[in-house]
Amino acid sequence: MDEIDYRILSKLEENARTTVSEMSRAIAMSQPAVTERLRKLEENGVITGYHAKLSPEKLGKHTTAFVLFKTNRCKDFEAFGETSPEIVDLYRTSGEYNYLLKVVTETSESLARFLESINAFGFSSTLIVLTTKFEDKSLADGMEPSASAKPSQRILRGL
Amino acid sequence: MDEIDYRILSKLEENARTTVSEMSRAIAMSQPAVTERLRKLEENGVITGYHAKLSPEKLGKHTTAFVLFKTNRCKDFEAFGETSPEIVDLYRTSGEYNYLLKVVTETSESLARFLESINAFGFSSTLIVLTTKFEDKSLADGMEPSASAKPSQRILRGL
DNA sequence: TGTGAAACTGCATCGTC
DNA sequence: GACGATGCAGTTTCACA
Repeated sequence: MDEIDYRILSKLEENARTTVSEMSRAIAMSQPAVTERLRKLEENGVITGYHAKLSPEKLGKHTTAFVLFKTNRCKDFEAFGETSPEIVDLYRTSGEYNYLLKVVTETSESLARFLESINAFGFSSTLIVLTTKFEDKSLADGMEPSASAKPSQRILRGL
Repeated sequence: MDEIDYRILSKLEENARTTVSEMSRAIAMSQPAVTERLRKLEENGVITGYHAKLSPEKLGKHTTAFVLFKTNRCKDFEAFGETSPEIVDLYRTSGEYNYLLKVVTETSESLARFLESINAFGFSSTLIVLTTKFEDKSLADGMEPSASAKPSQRILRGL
C-alpha cells in the first residue's frame, strides 16, 4: 500500500468505471502494472465492490429517514431487515437503541406504513432527512503511505 | 424507464464495472442500444455516479459512528463538515437534533478527539457502530415499470 | 430507438528483466 | 513488481431501418 495504490483507489472512488489505461496514463505506469495492483487491492479486500449510485428521487423515492430502533428480538428483526426493500442500511449500535436503519421510501405515507410494520418488533425513533449535504466522502484521499500504510501491511497479511 | 432500464441499473448497482457487452448479452439487445440507454440514464440523473467501495478496516479506520448533532451555527458547521475527512456523510434532519453525521476514524481515541473538535459548534450524541449488517441495498431491484416508471416520466422531463 | 459492420481503443497474457 | 508486445474483447461511430 504505497502512494500509487492510494491514487488508484482515489480514482476508482471518484469514478469506478475509469479504465485501466486511463489510470496507467495518469500514474505514468504500464497497463499490466496497474492491472496487477488492482488485482491485489481486490484480492486483499481493500476494494469490496464497484457500485452505481442512483438518485432515489428519480426513482420515485422521495422520503429518506434514519430510524433508531430498540428491540430484544434481534434475530427476527434482522431477518425482517434482510427482506425489507425500504431498509437500505442496517447497523447494530451501542447506546439506548440497538439498531440504526437508513430507510428510503416513496412518500411520507409509505414511511408511516413502514414504521407501523416494524412496531411489531420494538420501539422506534425517527429522524427525517431534510437534505443530504454530502454522502460517501472519499476514504483514500489524503491518506499518506507513511501514516496508515504501515499498519495496513499487517492487516493485508490477515492480522 | 422500462424494465430493460431497471435491469441495466440493477446490474450496475451490483457491479459498476460490468461491461456494456456483458449487459447487452444478458439483456439480448445490441451493444449500441445499451450504450444509448446508459447515456440517457446518466444524462437524466438517474445514475449519479460509479464508485468503488473500500474497506475502512483495511485502510486502518476501525471505528465508525453516527453522531446526532444540534447547533445554531449551521453555516459554520457545514463548512467545517466539508473539510473534515472524518465525516463521510452529512444529513440535515428533522427532530431534536438538526444534523446526522456518519463518522469514520482510526480508533475510538481519534473519534473522541473528533467529538471534542465539534463541541465548539454545538451538542452531540454518539452511537457507535458495533457491526454493519448491510449497506447500500439496491434501489432498482424489484422496481416495476408499471408502478413507479410512470411518475418518473414526469420527473425525467424535469418536473 | 434499435441494428450490423468497421475502425478504434482497452485488456489479458505472455516472456523478459 | 514492472515492462513491452500481441491477439482478443469491448467500445464508438456510422449508415440504415
